[in-house]
Amino acid sequence: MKSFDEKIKKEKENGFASPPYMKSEPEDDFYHSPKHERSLKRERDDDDNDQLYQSYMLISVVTGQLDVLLLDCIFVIFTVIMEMIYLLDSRWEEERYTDGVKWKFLEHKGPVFAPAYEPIPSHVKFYYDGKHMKLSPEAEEVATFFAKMLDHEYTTKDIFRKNFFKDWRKEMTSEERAKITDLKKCDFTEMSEYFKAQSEARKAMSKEEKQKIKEENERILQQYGFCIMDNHKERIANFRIEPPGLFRGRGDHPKMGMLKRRIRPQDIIINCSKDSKVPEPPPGTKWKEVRHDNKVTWLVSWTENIQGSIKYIMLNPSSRIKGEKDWQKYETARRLKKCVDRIRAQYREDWKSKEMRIRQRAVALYFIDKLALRAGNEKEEGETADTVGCCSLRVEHIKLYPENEGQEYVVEFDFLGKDSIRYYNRVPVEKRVFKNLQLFMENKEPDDDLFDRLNTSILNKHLQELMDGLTAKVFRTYNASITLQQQLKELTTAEENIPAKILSYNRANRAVAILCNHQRAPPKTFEKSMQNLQSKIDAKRDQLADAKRELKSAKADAKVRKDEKSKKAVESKKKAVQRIEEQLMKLEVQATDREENKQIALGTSKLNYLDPRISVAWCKKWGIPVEKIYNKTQREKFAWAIDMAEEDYEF
DNA sequence: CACTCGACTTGCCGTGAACTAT
DNA sequence: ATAGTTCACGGCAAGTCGAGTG
Repeated sequence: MKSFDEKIKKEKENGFASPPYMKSEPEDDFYHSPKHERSLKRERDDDDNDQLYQSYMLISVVTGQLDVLLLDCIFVIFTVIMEMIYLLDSRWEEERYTDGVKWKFLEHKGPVFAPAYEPIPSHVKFYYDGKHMKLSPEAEEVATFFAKMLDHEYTTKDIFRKNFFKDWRKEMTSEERAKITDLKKCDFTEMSEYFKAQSEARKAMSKEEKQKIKEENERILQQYGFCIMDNHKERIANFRIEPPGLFRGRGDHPKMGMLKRRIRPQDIIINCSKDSKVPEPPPGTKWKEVRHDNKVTWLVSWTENIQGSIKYIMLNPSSRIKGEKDWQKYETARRLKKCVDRIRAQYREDWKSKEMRIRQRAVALYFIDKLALRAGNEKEEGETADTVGCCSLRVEHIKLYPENEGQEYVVEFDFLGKDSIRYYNRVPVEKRVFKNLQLFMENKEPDDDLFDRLNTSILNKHLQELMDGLTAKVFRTYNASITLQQQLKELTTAEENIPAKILSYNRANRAVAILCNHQRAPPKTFEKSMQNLQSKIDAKRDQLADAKRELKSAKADAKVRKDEKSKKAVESKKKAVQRIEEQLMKLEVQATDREENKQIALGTSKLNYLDPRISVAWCKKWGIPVEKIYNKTQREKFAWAIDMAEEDYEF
């Protein structure tokens, strides 16, 4: 008899047992469409069957010697009973999709903890003020965190050093604390060298050793990397607890260098269902708490000590629960598409309002819509880097030019956004917007809020009234997806070959990334790899010239000789030229693509903003294999879309 | 309302595995 | 087979947004 695990494995191979989001047709409201009801019913049946299957297995264990025919009879009777129970239990579906219930059954093995600290060998010494000093294990561990970062520029920054030293001293014994009073007198170089040597050694490991580590990782993955949620075996995203270390934050972070504490079992909250096998804490330890909250999706949580925020272990994007949410996000954006004209007309009207708060709201919304700015929640000063979004823009972040380079009413934006990425843009705006901005800035200091009568909560409440489920970030999703669709339409030409079409796709993707300001640091090896590519192109050009010469002489030869053999030679030379031309074009396309991509990150928009059905439909329409657009993980994440979208899908 | 907290999405980057050229 | 290069993947910080509280 098949085990439950085997059944799950098979199910994974065959894809999901018809989750509700599979196989849609473009209906306005798929959630409540008859088709959806049908697929829900289908899934319900599958679930019930799974439950039946487990009961069936149980019985078969108890009555192992009974013959199969009898068991089949029991199975049939069970099916009938379950069907009746299902008919009576009309709340089943409601509970799953409303009231915030996220699952009915959840079982997992808990987190994998960071490996314990391994003291460094005694010959690796730490010096204070030139003298060797043996540190206590606690102080030593924190010292190694610093030693490992010695090559980074930020260990020279005052804030980093100050924060680190303060937290380090907390870990010291009182004797150490009395002695070590100045970070400048600390010499970590031997430690640093030791870790460099260690990482070299790791690289130089033999194949067998590497293989062994790989197998061990795979074993841990198999044991801890999956959970069972409502009869589906699902991949967990981050089942490993973050190891201790020094916090580095992004940009100019006031907390950089602080010690990120080691997480212990007594810090961990486990979430699972009551009827599941509760994960065991490591021997001799206890969990902080075990709870059974099916209104949330996380399996494990703990409080992190830098910001005091909660961290979670959740499921992989390929899971039902994430996929469904993702799909829902794009459906909301599609609903916005239907009423965006009305909303735009509305905010343009609101620019004229006599109420300041309404005009501010309308101008902010215009920026969010036109420039794809983020909402911009207020942040606690001194707790994080100073970054802003739309609602938290300050006067110092924009400049107004009544005229600039031949354009009227130009606004210049210059601020640090999420992750301290700079947003710089000059845009001409409507005269009314411009006049309003002038008013908003009147009698204000540079560090005053531009929209002093507005915050994200007010804005989102307003948006909620305009459309159910509408928030500021829906505009980003909507504008990103609609831009991709429109760009794909514009850039793709039927005659092009596949590499050229993919270049078009990347260009459309790039337009979105630029809109959303998704930047990246140019890769460290960019210049070199560009040169390499260029020399390949040059070599290919030479090769082409040679091939053409050969073709020419072959033709001349054929003219003189007029025999079969020389004709054939001409043909084969022609083919060679063609092949080389194609290769050359492919390389050139690659070079263009890479150059244009130097400072732009495509990944974020692809993963978070572009309705995958647009891409899938485009692939189907032009006969491009989806693998050219989405890699394996991406295909897993977007399984729902790949299954759903036909070539005529419209966002 | 303002403020905080909790849950969840979004975002950039470094590492190491996989691939390619030599 | 090895070295160099590319790319996928995971890590984890930093956002968004809604709910609860006083």
